[in-house]
Amino acid sequence: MTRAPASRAIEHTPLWLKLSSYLVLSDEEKSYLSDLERTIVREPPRTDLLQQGERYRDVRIMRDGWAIRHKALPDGRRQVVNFVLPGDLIGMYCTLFESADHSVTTLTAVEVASFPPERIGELFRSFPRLAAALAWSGAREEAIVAERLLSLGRRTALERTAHLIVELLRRLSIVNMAADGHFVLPVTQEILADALGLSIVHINRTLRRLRDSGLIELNGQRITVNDVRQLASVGQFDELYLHLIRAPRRLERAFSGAHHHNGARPDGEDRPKA
Amino acid sequence: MTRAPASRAIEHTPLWLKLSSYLVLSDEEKSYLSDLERTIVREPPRTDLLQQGERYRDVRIMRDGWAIRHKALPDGRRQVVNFVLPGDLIGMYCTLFESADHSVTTLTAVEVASFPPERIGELFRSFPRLAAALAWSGAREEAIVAERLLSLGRRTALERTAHLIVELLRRLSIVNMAADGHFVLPVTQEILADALGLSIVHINRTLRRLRDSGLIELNGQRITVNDVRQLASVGQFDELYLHLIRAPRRLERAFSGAHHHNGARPDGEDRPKA
DNA sequence: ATAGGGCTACAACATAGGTTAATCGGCCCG
DNA sequence: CGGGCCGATTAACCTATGTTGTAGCCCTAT
Repeated sequence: MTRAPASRAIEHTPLWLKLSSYLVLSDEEKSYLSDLERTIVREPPRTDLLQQGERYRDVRIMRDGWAIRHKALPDGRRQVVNFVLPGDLIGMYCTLFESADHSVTTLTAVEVASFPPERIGELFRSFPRLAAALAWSGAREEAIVAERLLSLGRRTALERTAHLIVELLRRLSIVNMAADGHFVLPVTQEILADALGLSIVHINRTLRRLRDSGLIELNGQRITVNDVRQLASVGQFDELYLHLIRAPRRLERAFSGAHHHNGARPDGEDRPKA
Repeated sequence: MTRAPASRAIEHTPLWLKLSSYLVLSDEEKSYLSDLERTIVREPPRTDLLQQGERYRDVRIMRDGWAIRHKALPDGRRQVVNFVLPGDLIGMYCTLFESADHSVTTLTAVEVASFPPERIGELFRSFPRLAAALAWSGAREEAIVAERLLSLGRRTALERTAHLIVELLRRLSIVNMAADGHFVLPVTQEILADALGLSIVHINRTLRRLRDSGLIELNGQRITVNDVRQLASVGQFDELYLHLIRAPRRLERAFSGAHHHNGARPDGEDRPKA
C-alpha cells in the first residue's frame, strides 16, 4: 500500500524536491514542470511500465511508489539495474532511442505522470535550464548505476548488501520517505538477489548475517538500520556518487540571466561565435 | 602508439561521426561543435584526465586514443566502468556535480579537445538540438554501463568476456577503428579483469578458452574475431543496447518545428543512415 | 650483455557463492 | 476447514572463480 497523495502543489512533487536540491527554478520553469506532470496515471503492483524491446511510448515521471528497472537475458537470468523512486524519470532520454533496452516494472501501486515524447523537443528549445537539470538528473542516475557496477564487480556479498541498504536510505530521505533509519522496502528477496547479482539463497544468508550482527532489523517489509555509520563502513559507502551537493557556482552563473520561454531569444550575453 | 590525426575537418571528427548516426546536424551546429573542439591537447599513456574526488575542470572530448573510466574502493580494489573511445565525452554532465566520482586514465597517447564548463550553459541555451544529441550520447553511455552491469551480475566469465569483445568491435566500427573483425586492444589483462569483475588469472584462463575454441586470435594487442556471430552468441550479445539505430521520426519532428534564433535549419531532413 | 620491471602463462589449492531440496508460515480461496 | 501457492529459511553439497606461487618472455636502462 502506498501513500495516497492527492493533487498537490508542484512544490511538493518529488521531482521538484530533487531538482531544487540542485538549482533554483524560476516560476516559469516551475509551472512548465507542473504542466508536464498534469496527466496522472495510477498503476497496480507488478505492472510493466515499459518492456524491453518495445518501441517507446510516453515519458513517465514517478510520483509515488516503487518500481525496478531491469534487463533480462534470453534464458531468463535477470539483473535489476536500479530502483525507481519518486522523483525519478522513466524513459526520458530513451525516447530518443528506437526501442527500450530494459523493462520497468512496478513493485507497489504507483502514481506516475505521463507526457508525450514530443515535449522533450519543446523542453530543450524553450527551457534550457530545465533541460540541463534533467540531464543532471540523468547523469546522477548513471552515477548510481556505475556505483552498483563497482559493487557487483568488486564488493563481496555482505558489502554489496550493506551498500545498497545505505544507498536506499539516503535516496529515500531526499524525498521524505525515510526517517530515523527505517523505511519500507517493498521487495522480495528474489528482487534483492537480482539487484545484487546474487542467488536468493545467498541473499538470505547475507541478510541473516546483517541481522545477527545487529546492524539491521527486518519486520516484514519494514527495515530498520540501527547504526548507519557502521553499516556504511561495512559497505564501504561513500555518498559522493549520489551527488547530493549543489553544483558549483560557475554553472549557476553560466545559466543565470537567460531564462527564456517559448521562442524568446537568449539575451545577448555570451553568444557563441561559430 | 595511436594514429596521428592532424587537424581534420569537423566532418571527420569521431564525435561528429557518432552524432550524425543519430541526427542530421545543420551547418551552424556543425560549426559550433567544431568550435568546441578547437582547443586540443595531447596526453601520453597512463595520464589521469580526471581523478576521483577532484573538483571538475574542463569538459573533454576524446578525439583519438583510448582511456578508461574507473572507480576505486579505499582498499585498492578497482572497477573499470567503461572504455572511453574516440567520440566519447569526458565529464560532460559531471561538470554539473561538485566533484568527480570516478577517474579517467589514458591507455594510449590521446588527443582530446577541451572546453570550459561554462560553455555547457551556452550550448543548452543556444543549440537545443545539439544539447539533446549530447544528452542522447550520455544516455547511450548509460545504456552501456547498464549492460555491463547485467554482465557482471548474471553472465559467466566466458560470456562476459565474449560480450565485451563484441561490444568493442561494434563501437570501434562506428568510428572506423575496426575492420574485418580485428582491432587493437591497448589493454593489459589486469585492466580487462577490472572491467569484467574477474581476477587476472581467471581472465587469462578465459581468454585461453576463447583462443582454444578458435573464436578469437591474439597477437600482442591485436585481436582478431574469427566468427563474430558465434562469439556474439556465446556472450548473448544483443546490440539493441548500443542504440545504433536512428531515433524515431516523431522526435525529428519535435525538433524541426520552432527553430531558435541562430538555431538549426532542418535542411533536407532525414537522410536515412542507420 | 645483464639486470630488472611489467606482463603473460599455468599449476595447485582455497573459498565465496551457487544449486538443490526440504520445511515452514502466511494468505487466499473454495 | 483444507488445499495450494508464494516467499523465507536452512542444510548439504558443488563449482566457478579467487589466491598464491613460479616461470618465461620481452622490453628498456645501465
